[in-house]
Amino acid sequence: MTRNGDTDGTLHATNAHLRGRGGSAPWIDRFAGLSRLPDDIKKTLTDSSQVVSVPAGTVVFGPGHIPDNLLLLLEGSVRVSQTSEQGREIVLYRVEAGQSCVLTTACLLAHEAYAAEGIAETDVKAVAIPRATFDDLVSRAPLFRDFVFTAYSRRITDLFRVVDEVAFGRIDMRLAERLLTLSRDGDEVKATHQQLATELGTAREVISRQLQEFQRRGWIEQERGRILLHDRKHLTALRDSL
Amino acid sequence: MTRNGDTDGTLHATNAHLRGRGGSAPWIDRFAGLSRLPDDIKKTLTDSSQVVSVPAGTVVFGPGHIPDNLLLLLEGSVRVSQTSEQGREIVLYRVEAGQSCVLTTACLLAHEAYAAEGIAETDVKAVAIPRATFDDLVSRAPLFRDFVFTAYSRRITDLFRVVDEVAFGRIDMRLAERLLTLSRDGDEVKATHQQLATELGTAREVISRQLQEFQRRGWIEQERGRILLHDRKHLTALRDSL
DNA sequence: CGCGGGATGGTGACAATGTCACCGACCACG
DNA sequence: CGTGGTCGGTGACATTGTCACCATCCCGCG
Repeated sequence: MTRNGDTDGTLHATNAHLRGRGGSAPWIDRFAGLSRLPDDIKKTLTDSSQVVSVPAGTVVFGPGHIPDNLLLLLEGSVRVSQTSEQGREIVLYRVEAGQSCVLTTACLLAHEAYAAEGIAETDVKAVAIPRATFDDLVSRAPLFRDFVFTAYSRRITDLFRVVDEVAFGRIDMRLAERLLTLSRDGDEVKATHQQLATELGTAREVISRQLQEFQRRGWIEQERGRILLHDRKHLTALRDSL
Repeated sequence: MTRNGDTDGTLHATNAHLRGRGGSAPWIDRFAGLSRLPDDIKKTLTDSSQVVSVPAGTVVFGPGHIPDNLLLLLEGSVRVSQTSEQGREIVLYRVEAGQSCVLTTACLLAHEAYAAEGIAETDVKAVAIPRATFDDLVSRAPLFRDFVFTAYSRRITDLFRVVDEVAFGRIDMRLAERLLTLSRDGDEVKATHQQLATELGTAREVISRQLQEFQRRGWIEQERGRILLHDRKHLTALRDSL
């Protein structure tokens, strides 16, 4: 189940170089919903939050690991996935730079055990807002409130999409979609068949067969732990086919 | 796709008999998270909300039908489901009496088109809180805020469960579970095979075969549009089997 | 260097579920 | 009574998931 070498999950505070550079913190402007906050709110936000660095592989939140901060991602991405009782896993969504990890909030506020866990996929730099500050800001700043609710809304929309795809989607279309998404940079996807299976909540064998079919058609080329996309056009067409 | 006779979805205000009965409205105490609100907050809540009645079949929210109230259900239930592009449908969860329909809030605040829609399954009586009041209360009352976030959290948990079941669950276990849930009162489930298929996001034929198997084992008895549970013990055992 | 041992991927047989086409029984309504 | 629409049953087939097993590759270690 490819659980890569976890650190202990501790957040390392490295706020020194990004805080108190005169005026409001520069990171605020990286969040669309926050840049128009009134200055005093920005100050509260800046003063009582910390910029933290999290190494790749860290469990940001999960069963038995309840965080006490709201995280706003500055760099990197957090993969949120769920593991069934039988040990099978599916990726629900990713939190990217510029987004907030509101599920930690829900976790926080609901005192409920979530089945989902969030893992830093890359080294992550994020702003950590303590619960008290979060509460204060939600109360005082309507714009901050909007920011939070919008973030929630986005996640719920994501979950709707996942339900729809898992319940009604065809595996070849879903795989094509995921390959295209994961190869954002070049035409390369660095992932094992097992990892792709986890992305889609299916079995490795299914992925292997689909990839072979794609290769047979000349759309991709496979290496160990690596896939090269040779024909994004056809993959895109498949993804978008009814 | 069994869309039963919709009214036009208008909310009929029938607040007269449940409002202003001296002191705070009696309905507040039906909501665990609200009963301990300070009196002035309760007053705001009571004064600026309406008790509405919604006939069964009404589309409470959905694509192209964005509500401007947060609904707190007093009686009845709202079924929230999603329809795929190809017209297949799956039930995501239900909002029951004593719960709030927070998705309308997300809808409200996110200005985003949700794929999901909520339909009154029975005649529904609910408290409608206008957006402005909602905003005001979230800002002023920490307990109200908790109430809202807890409600969100519950829905997200529900969605996690749905994803898990759809992705990894076996259809016979899911069907047994649903039959037991839907027969809360007696040992009867009033539903067609098609409706049960929609509950689980699968095809009617699959349900028909499973029900036949259940019947063959003597666990249930079938009539047109109606299923009698004769052996809850075995159904429960199946539901809970690994 | 050679030798495990784990990770990765390939394969065939089979099971479970979904899709399609079609049919007959039932029911509401004129 | 008809008759049209809903409901449920059925067989053939496609897709996806499960299981068992194997070959190859990679990497660390004696």
